[in-house]
Order: sequence, then structure tokens, then C-alpha cells
Amino acid sequence: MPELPEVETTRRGIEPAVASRIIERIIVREPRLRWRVPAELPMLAAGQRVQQLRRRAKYLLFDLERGTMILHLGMSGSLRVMSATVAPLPHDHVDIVLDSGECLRFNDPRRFGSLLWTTDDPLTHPLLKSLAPEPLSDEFDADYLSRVAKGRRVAVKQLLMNSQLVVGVGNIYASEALFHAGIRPTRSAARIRRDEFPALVKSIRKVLRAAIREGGTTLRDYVNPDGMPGYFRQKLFVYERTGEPCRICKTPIRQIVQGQRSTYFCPGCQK
DNA sequence: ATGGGCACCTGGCTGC
DNA sequence: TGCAGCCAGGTGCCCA
Repeated sequence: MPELPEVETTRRGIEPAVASRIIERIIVREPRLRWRVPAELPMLAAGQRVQQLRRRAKYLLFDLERGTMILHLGMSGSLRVMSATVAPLPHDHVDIVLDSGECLRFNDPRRFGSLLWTTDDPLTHPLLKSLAPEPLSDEFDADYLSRVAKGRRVAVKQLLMNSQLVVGVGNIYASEALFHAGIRPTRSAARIRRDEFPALVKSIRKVLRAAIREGGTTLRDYVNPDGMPGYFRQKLFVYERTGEPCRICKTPIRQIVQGQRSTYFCPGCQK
């Protein structure tokens, strides 16, 4: 599910509920996520005040007084803010109970999400230390992208989904960004011309920002912390529009498979 | 170093 | 109605 816009929407949605609150307790109903939730995490985190809630790539970082909780939503995860007294539903694996009486409830049917603990700088954690620059930061520019694409024979779509090179862009936004840049997803990264990188960078940033503005994209499971879907789905140009006419040139949108993931593009607009 | 394929999991949909 | 097969927003790991 969640790519950068959905994770950022989640961060913004839960921030008012968690900022400066004390974590009263953490209830782990199902520790078997992508990695087992450390048995000691509830004990370690309880009683600490939330100093800051950050996002790095698709990870949410809860900085506490003496350690950080690292949370990833995986494919089907979502976090909701609700009263701690509400009865849990299936797949409500974790509750982070706050001193306000509210809780953050983590629901994740497929259990590809994760919840980890570190006392070090979380950015040096093995899962985070090799992540590429944030796509909405100044560091991510045409020079950067052309440099990392140089000599890479992978398809440009797969390059965009390699978190060591570009973060936050998943299966939806990779297809969408390439559409807006007018670039075929199948082209080798090495074959992208120098003058195409500015448009590609611009498209990635534009798509991510626009999706954040709409509260993300809901295809199936994703809901924001208020339980509401994201509305960017209506603004998708190619994703899950197989056979439908391109919104620009009316050519039917095509679907192919790259790296075992569906890719969508317009044969008319993307060269 | 790079790239390809698999694995982890559940649920919803399709078609026989 | 039942069920097998396929697909889904991520990403670490193993292998060539």
C-alpha cells in the first residue's frame, strides 16, 4: 500500500495526537510482522514522552526520550487514531496507548509491516542507513538522478523503485511520474538522455506533492488516521487504467510486468 | 557491483 | 456454492 504520500499523510494525521504525549503502554496482539516485534519493546517505550515524529522514506520514526520506534506500514498497513477503549478488529496487531486516552492502532492484514526499536540514531539503523536522499529535498535533483542512473542497465521504472537510489516512490508513483515525464518505463536507465532528467525529477516531485495534497491514493486498504481514504486515485493518469483511453491523447493505456510488478503507461505519450 | 527472482502473508476477485 | 488460481500500495535476501 503505502508509498511516500500515504506515509506522510499518516505522519501528519497522527502528529497532533502523539506530539508531547506520554506513551502509557503498548499492546502487541500479534508480534509476527515482517520482523518479530521485539518482546521488550513495550516495556522499553512505556512511560516515555514523544519528542518528535519523523518520516524517512516510507518509515515513521517515533523519537522518544531514550530510544526510537521505527514503524513501516508494509503493503497493507495503516495507523489510526482512536479511543483506546474501542474493541480491536481482526488484524489490529498493535496499540500504542497514549496518556490522553487515545491510541494509535496499527492494522495490517498481510503483516509485511514492521515495528522495531533502537537506542542509536535511527538513521544509522541497518534498514535505514543505505536509503537514498528524500525526493522532496534539494539533494534530489537532475544531477543526482543522472549520476545514479549512469551505466545502470535496469529499466528506469525499476531504478525509481530502488530505495538505495530513490526513496518513497513505489509501484503507483513510479508509473505516474514516468507518464508525466513522457518516458517509457521499459527504457534502460543508462539510456535516459541528460536533458530528460530535469523533467523526470520534476515529475516525481510533482506527483508526490500532489498525492500528499490529496491525502494519498486509496486502492484497497489504505485509510488515513481518521479512517478516511486518500483521493489521489481520481488523479491517476495510468495506474490501474489498463485499456482506458489516455487522458491526454486517448491511446489505450497498456499494462506490462516488470520485476513481477504491474507497470502502466501510455504508448502515445511516453517515448 | 548489478540485476533477477523469491520470500514473507492475507483477502478479494475471477472463472470453472 | 466451492474452490483453485491470480493479484495486490514493500523490500530484504540469496544467487548468478
